[in-house]
Amino acid sequence: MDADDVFKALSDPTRRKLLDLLFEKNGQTLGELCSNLDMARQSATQHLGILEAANLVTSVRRGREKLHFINPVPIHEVYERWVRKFEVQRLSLLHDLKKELEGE
Amino acid sequence: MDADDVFKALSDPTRRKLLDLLFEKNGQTLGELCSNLDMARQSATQHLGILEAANLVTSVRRGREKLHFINPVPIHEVYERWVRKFEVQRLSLLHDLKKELEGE
DNA sequence: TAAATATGCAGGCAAATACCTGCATGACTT
DNA sequence: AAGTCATGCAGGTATTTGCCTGCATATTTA
Repeated sequence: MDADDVFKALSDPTRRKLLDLLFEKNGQTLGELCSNLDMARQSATQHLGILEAANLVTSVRRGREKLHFINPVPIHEVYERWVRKFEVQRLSLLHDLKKELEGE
Repeated sequence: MDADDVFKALSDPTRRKLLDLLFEKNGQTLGELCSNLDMARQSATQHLGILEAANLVTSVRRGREKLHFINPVPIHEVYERWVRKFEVQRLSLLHDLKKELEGE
């Protein structure tokens, strides 16, 4: 897992929208996804390429179509490495901050 | 919460390292944090500025020093909005993918 | 086989990013 | 007050990003 690629992929609203669209209906084609975006097909292709490079989406060709599926594994790994530990310590981190803001 | 700012902030290895450093010892000064990075102080300042803009870090001035604290709230919100739903559906999303790769 | 459909590939451009150097300010110390 | 230490601010540059247009290829349909 490359955290850089995953976070960069998630840092763009178009790409998050693509994930939401696939979450609603997994396995959509490029054209299907494009019809929900307000940009040229080629731009959407680039976004999907970035999602694929980050392994957040896997695509399969079927005839002249390209189907896209969410791969939940990298999100899980990001959660394990970068989110969970802050969640676990959440209250004590907030406590540090609060104490300092109160003037110790 | 602005997901763009949070994910962009997390998409740089230097900034993730800063969060790790603060996780080890909360409330460090700029100079203290810099001594663990391999770049000019001014560059580190910019990274900390981005973390602050994303609300992942809050700073407090004390005399001539600036102390930095982790704010766990945005990470929690990102988890709730962008991670948890994929976690919950994780196995069924993987199932979609596996089925397609097997040729349906 | 010709036309229509779905996608791929190349290149171009404006804006954002990540680094830097140089200088300024504000706060402790002696 | 003078010197030192911690940080702030301005600007410059190479690279990356996100969008586009134009053309090429591959697959289905008529």
